[in-house]
Amino acid sequence: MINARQLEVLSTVIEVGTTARAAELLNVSQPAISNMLRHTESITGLTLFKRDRGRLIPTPEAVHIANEAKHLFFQQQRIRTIVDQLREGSAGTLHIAASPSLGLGVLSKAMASFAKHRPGLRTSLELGSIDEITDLISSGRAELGFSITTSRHPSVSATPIAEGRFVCVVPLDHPFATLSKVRIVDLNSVPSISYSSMTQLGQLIDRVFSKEGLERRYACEVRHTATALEMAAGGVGPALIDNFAMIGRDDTRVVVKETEPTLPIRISSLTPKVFPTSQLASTFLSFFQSYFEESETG
Amino acid sequence: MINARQLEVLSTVIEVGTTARAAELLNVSQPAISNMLRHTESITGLTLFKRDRGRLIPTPEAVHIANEAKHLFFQQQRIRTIVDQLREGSAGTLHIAASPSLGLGVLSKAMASFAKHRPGLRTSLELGSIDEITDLISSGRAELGFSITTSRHPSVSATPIAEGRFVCVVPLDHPFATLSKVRIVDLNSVPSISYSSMTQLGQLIDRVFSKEGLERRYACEVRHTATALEMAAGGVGPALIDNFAMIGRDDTRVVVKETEPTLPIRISSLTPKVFPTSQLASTFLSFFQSYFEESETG
DNA sequence: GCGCTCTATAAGGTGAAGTTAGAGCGCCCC
DNA sequence: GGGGCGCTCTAACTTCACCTTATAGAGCGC
Repeated sequence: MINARQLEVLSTVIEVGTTARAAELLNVSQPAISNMLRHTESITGLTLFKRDRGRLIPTPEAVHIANEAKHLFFQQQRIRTIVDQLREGSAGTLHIAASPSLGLGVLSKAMASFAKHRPGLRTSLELGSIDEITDLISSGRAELGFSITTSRHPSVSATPIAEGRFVCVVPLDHPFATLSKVRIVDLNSVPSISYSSMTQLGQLIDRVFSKEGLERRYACEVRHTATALEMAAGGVGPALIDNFAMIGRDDTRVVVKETEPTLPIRISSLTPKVFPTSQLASTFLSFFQSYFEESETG
Repeated sequence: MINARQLEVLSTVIEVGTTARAAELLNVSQPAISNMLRHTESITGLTLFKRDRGRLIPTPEAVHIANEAKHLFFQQQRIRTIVDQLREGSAGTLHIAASPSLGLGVLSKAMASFAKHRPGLRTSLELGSIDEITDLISSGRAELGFSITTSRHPSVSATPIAEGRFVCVVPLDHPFATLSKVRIVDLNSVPSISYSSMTQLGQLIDRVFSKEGLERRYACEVRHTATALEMAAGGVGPALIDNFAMIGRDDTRVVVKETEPTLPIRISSLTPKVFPTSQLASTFLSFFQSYFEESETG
């Protein structure tokens, strides 16, 4: 069973012609080369060199083997560069799942920026509801998730990475467009866009209304804040969306208003409990956090 | 610098799930696997496994590396089969040069028979004059030559491998066809096919004539005995050719007569002095010799 | 709590691969 | 023809990657 080192020595000797020069190239002593060649001949059962007046002349067999060995060396080199790239995060595939409001805005920008300095890195971004995200992560199809709502799935762990708040987006020609702040309960007085009380976002807003003894009303029900933004931009009416949805997008079709009261929301990262997270994912997570902070302040 | 053994252990553990089963498969002890994994992690600088409640769960990086390693294993296996094939002569390329009389008959048959049991073996047969054969061998383009004349080139060594003789081939309707033997000097009395006095064959025949004080005459001059046979078969006249040219061919267009006197010729193998001959060539050489003997007797 | 399965650690053995030192051979050149 | 040069080979010793056995300890099912 010939091994890689033996092939390396064999090829080098054939290439440079003498054991002495091969030894120099491989940074070992000349006898090391000489012994290795003899040993290789004995285990392969082949005559690899003809000893002619103190010189080594490779046989056709040796040349043939050395030629074939090139493919092996290529694969060896390939593995090494892959290991190096994996260490510095410029190889591998980063599977991320996120809610549309993040994925369409700041997250996709962050991913693009992250990938820019990492040639060879493959990324995948799947958008979906919190249930879909949870499913992707718990099954191992995504290794990192981001959402403004959290999951209670036993094999997914969620950790808050940033604080945000609801903002109200208002079509340009809407009466609310001149207000400095929008009172949340006032949304009942105009046709607005909102979320089902079955969703976490809906429940969050519900609480403001119920505190005032009111019941929330809305003209248009959507599932994601990203959709809400689109509807608002289309002129349907005002909508409450997470401020993350606006980061990295300068949407001139709507005006953004702070709300009264302020409704804080949390962006969480989601990771699988059973599957280990890759170095790459961990690196991206911290990259995203600082990217996020910069985006907010800037 | 990760090595092949480390990749083998890594891949096996990922494949079978536990160090214990991997150890069993690789025929080593369990701690050997455990230590190897740790060592691999330390030299690559990557976390390859998540230790979770006493179990090992591979990270995406580890899986990625293991996948890439498959290509390396494939090349490794390839080299090993090539070495095995080279040892038993069923790989490599056998470059042979020969004179046409041998190459068109017994040699090509021998080569076919030799290659039959050696899948993967490539052969090449170049026909030419002794000068062309010599050139091919001394330059390394052929590693084995066969000829009925010998070369004096300093970097080509010739060793006789078989004895033969001239025979006279006669067209079926020729007057000589009824003789039991053909006297060589009688060839002067009919239009015959022969070789230039510049060639070794021509000089060999010349000697018979000059011993009788005669000068050889012929109607048709050819270079190779194979050509002479074709001309004779075409009805031009009788020709002296080496008996090797007839081995393995049952030519019904001519009759073969022994000559008076008998003119022995030698078939020699030619090998390069500077380039080593491959095991393959040596194997073929002895194969050819026994094949040859069998052909002669049979 | 017991037995089973798994991983990790400790301490020691072995052989492949490397070292230095030196001999021997062929070639070239004065 | 003798000395320098470049090459290969042998011998004896060192080193370390990889292996061993023995053992500990954690998690899990009954």
